[in-house]
Amino acid sequence: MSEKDLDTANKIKQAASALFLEKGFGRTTTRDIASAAGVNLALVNYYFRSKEELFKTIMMETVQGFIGQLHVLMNDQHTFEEKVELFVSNYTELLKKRPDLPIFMLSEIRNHPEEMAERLGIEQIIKEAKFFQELAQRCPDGIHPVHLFMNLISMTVFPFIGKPIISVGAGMDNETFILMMEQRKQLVPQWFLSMLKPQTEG
Amino acid sequence: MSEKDLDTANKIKQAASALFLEKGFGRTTTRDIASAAGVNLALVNYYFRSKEELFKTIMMETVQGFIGQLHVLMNDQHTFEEKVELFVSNYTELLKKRPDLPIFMLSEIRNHPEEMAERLGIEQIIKEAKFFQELAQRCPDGIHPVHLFMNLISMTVFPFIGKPIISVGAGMDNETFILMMEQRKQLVPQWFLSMLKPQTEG
DNA sequence: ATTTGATTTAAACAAATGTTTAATCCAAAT
DNA sequence: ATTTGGATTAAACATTTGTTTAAATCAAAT
Repeated sequence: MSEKDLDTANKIKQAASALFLEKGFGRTTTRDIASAAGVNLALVNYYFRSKEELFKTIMMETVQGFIGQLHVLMNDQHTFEEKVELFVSNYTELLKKRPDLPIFMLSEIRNHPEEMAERLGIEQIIKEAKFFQELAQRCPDGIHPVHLFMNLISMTVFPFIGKPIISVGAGMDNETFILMMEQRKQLVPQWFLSMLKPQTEG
Repeated sequence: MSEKDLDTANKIKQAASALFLEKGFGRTTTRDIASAAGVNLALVNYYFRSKEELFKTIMMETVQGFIGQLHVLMNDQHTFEEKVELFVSNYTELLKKRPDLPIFMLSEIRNHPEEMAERLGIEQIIKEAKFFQELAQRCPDGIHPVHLFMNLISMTVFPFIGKPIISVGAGMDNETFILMMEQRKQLVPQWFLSMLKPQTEG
């Protein structure tokens, strides 16, 4: 259904995206891509100038979409607490569907760090976001707001990245893992918000 | 100094390790490796049967060492609070020196998930660790200890993984980033331990 | 019906790459 | 001094892989 009515360029992009995600750039061949897309090999270079260019296109759109969610979320009409909950649950849902996304993005991003950052304009997105102003206000003295933002991202995203080690180490099956991620939709915001309360020094 | 007195096999392993870490398996060529090690191309296949085998060897030793630290740490004679602090500061120091390690391990681990896990015996290491027994005892009702362990790893490791995005997004240079990681040696244990205290619901 | 231009195909090309071979070197043992 | 066996080298081999070419196909416009 949804594959057949795509035009050729999109069939290639979709197939390539899946393969890049699964095996990375270096281990994916143009013949793999053409085969998976069900199109002639030459069409990969016909529609996208090269494998590298195809990769850049896909990477850009992927990261764009990933950050885009953030942009909207951070500026809309919810309370601070709601924003936190939405952040965690939105990204948890996304990562449940596409658990390979973070590693793919982060592992390949190092090859074009400055270029990537510039094109995406992450700096503006983050600095202009209301969420950060609100976070900075509520932040305990002496603790940089970025610390807390790191914690929020870390606790939300890392379990998916570390799943192969953690879940095996803890001896849990996939079902149990997903269940825990569901629990974390509530737990992570609680932990995060408690970090904003003045600590009882120990 | 330290490079010249290595025997050939170790020169190859060391060079290959750096290259795999930097560019991944697919983008690293055997000629790159031989050249970086300063040895003849054929010696790569002479000492290690193939590029794949060389990779597996390096990967296994790397992960082994990474987990090994954990094993010692988790069972020695420190108090629970000390173990937490040691966990964070040890891995922070390690990641300051080798920030590419987590992505390398995690991105390539998916290709051999079951085999990897079995050989490492992560399951035993984790389950037998005193740290986990202590953690389970102190864990608030209804919250699985693995949740909290995830948080500890996440807050310690993820900032290094996400550095390319986070530090650019926040507009900070490398020096500032390292400074923050130093701060986190104290902060992460505080946050982590506060998660063990009964929450004031709200 | 013809033309036009984009799309698709099979085939080939050129370079890169993992691997092997056969000869050479070299140090230790006899 | 000779021998022996591992270590090293230059060269070649066989595939793989990204890319290109030139012909064929097809749909829309004239």
